[in-house]
Amino acid sequence: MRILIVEDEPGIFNFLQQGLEEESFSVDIAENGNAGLQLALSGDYDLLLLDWMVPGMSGIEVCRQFRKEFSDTPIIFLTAKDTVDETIFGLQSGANDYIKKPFHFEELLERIKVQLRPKSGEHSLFNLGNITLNTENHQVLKNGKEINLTQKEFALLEFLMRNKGAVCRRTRIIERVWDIHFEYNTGVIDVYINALRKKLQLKADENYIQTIRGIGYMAKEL
Amino acid sequence: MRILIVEDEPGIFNFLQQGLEEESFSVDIAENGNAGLQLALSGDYDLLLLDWMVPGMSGIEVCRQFRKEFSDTPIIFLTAKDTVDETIFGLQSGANDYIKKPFHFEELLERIKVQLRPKSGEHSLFNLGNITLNTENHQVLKNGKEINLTQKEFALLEFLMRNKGAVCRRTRIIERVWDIHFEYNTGVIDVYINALRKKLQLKADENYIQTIRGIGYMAKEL
DNA sequence: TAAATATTTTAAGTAACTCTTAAGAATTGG
DNA sequence: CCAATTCTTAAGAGTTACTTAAAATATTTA
Repeated sequence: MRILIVEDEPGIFNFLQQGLEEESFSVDIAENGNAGLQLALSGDYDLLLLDWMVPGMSGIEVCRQFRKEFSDTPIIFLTAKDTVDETIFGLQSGANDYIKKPFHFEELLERIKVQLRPKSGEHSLFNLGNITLNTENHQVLKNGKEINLTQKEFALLEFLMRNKGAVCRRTRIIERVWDIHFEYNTGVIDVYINALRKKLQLKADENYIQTIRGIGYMAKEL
Repeated sequence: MRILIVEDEPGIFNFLQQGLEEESFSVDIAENGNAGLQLALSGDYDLLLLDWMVPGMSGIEVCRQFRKEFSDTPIIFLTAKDTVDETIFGLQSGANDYIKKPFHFEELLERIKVQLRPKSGEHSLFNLGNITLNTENHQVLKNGKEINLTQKEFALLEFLMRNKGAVCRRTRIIERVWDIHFEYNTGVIDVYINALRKKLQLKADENYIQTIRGIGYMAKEL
């Protein structure tokens, strides 16, 4: 994955370059707006990190021009400005996200991953003990034998397996799997967890879907 | 971290409360502006979530009044209104950020963390001797082996470890972990300290949780 | 289109676990 | 040694999750 950083402060872009390269991204730097746009228009990049204020053409202008040619490449603004109208202005000019300076690198990384996720296809195969989940063809196997899951069951299992080893909080599950953003007072999750465990025939010694009482659930290798 | 939500729709505040509590925030609700302001002025909160439109005093008014007394506590508006001038109006009345309804819980969470970050240092990993506590996925390890704690046990250990090396007074513990703000006269803390020591299998030479007689407890490296 | 089938959600009883209380035992400090 | 404090245990209350069945939706088939 290739990332273009348009930023004039060496302190910042060196820091970013090093960090992103350690995450095995390929990083290029442009130190002013014009150079940035030119590089960006080469179409070689999967994501743009634009500083709001760079010498020459401003980050916003780079964003606008670039969007005329490439409508899909995600753009994230780095900005010291934090008033809402400027942010909205930025997003209206075609950015996908913005992050205020000073920021934590971890957060930036997270946002970059969010932007790249849909395009990169990611992995389509996930494993959990003797269970395999294939998002490509929507198949779940246990010990090589196909398990027939409904859509919601599959979506829930996929979410858990994508986050293997991490606690999946109920709120997050209801948002990501059910797309419900308010009004959560239902036991659907419990019912579906139950269905999954049953269909996967998890025995006492195959506790791959653990309950974290009061919090949520976790897919975990044993 | 304590958060006050001023919001009148149960669907929304229940959802928020649950989600934030899963993220180990301590949450209080006020269902109208006046009650909200009164609670807010107690100074017990680290962050305010204000609905733009609530019965009684409006969110904006709450914000204004509150700012007179507390200039540092971050305020985030929840609002259905999305026109820029109204937003600016909100920010001028002293808010730090705003988020449009309907929003994704994770975005709100992210914004809350951004606001709290400068103050909270924002660590999710804590160490104490051979014990590691991870607030992110609610896990405690001792020598790499998972220790299964209940919510309260976890909350207590987290509080002690966040304050490693400092004496935690019983009254403070009962306030922060149990959320009891009036006179306490109970032995819960003792019971839970006992449970922790037992579950963590602290041996004679692993006195990581020390008793400060007459005062409280202290997590301490040896 | 209607009937049949499958999926999703709700609801309610039950089971399992967590929290709190209380009381006696043990320990500490004066 | 005595009084105060803390430790330990166990039991009842309270909460959360599990399970099942039935109702509501959606999808497929005739």
